[in-house]
Amino acid sequence: MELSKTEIDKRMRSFENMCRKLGVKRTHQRMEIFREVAQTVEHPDAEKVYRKVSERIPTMSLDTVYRTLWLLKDLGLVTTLGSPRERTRFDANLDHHHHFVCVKCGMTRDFYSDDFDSLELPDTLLSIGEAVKTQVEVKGLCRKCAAGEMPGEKKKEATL
Amino acid sequence: MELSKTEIDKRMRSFENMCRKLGVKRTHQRMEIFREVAQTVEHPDAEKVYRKVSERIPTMSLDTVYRTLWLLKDLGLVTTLGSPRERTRFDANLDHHHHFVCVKCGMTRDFYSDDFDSLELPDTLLSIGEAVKTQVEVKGLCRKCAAGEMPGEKKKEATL
DNA sequence: GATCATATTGAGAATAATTCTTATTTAATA
DNA sequence: TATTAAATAAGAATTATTCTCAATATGATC
Repeated sequence: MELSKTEIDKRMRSFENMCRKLGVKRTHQRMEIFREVAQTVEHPDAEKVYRKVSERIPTMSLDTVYRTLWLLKDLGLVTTLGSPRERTRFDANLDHHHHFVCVKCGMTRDFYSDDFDSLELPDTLLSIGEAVKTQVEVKGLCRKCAAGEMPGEKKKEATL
Repeated sequence: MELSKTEIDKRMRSFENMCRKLGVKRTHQRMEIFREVAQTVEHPDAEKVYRKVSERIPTMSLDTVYRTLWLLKDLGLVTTLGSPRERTRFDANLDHHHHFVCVKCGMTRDFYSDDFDSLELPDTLLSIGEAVKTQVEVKGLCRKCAAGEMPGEKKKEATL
């Protein structure tokens, strides 16, 4: 949404290179599905990607969207997020970041924090396991919901 | 699992008080379902709670487990966690804490960190929304998985 | 302690997200 | 351009969770 063309292009090239390197076919469907995730900051779910891409490729099937998105995840080009009972959401931002999630409408946005990134993990974790990735999730109310408006999608119950 | 009897008792009393206060019936089923979640650090899912409680109450239905767990959540006595495509997991630890999740077997444990708790949120968040709760999720490998053993449950694909 | 009104339960059917199956099509390569 | 393995579309299948409704149990009252 507020992504620069250069960033989107960079992501598209990264995808094409990865396909060539691994012998994965660059089909029309895959390109458009990846583009859809790569060009937004909204962390869309498969259904949403399907609706958008269907406008351009009317024969698109939802299953292909799912298979492609999981493929992209295997390739390391997207990550997944979301809670149980929700649709899986996809994120093409590969920089280390954190998430803000609105407990009312589900809006999710990335944010960055050097402070969070540089924190040491507590020693108690050593007895539990080896950390690989640390991510902060901030739950709260997005500006629209806080202002009392009722944005498009809503959730059955807030997951705080 | 490594929970003190006093802590478990405290949780049970908290549950009973909440029921009285809100006019919620304290049925045999509810008591045992809550006890099951309250006495473990494992964050079980509904299915697991169902299996354990069924040993004591063989006529228990899975639906009652679900309904009770969501009720407990409404009462503020448990929180939920987990990822999409997974069963919802339940947590009776009401102290502010963070989670370690094993990406291989799904093992989840609470941990505490004053450092994390005292961190300021970045200003960029102000334009996104109002924070209510901040929780850190550390993904990695639990000791067993890191050691190459293959614990009971495993996941289809690691969610990093 | 018995009675009553209502909340709760159990069983099985219903939903929703996601995945599988299979016949058909297509990208990459010879 | 022909070949072939990989990818797609469509619809059936799966899995976690929820709904429906008749039967039962709780808590309040007598």
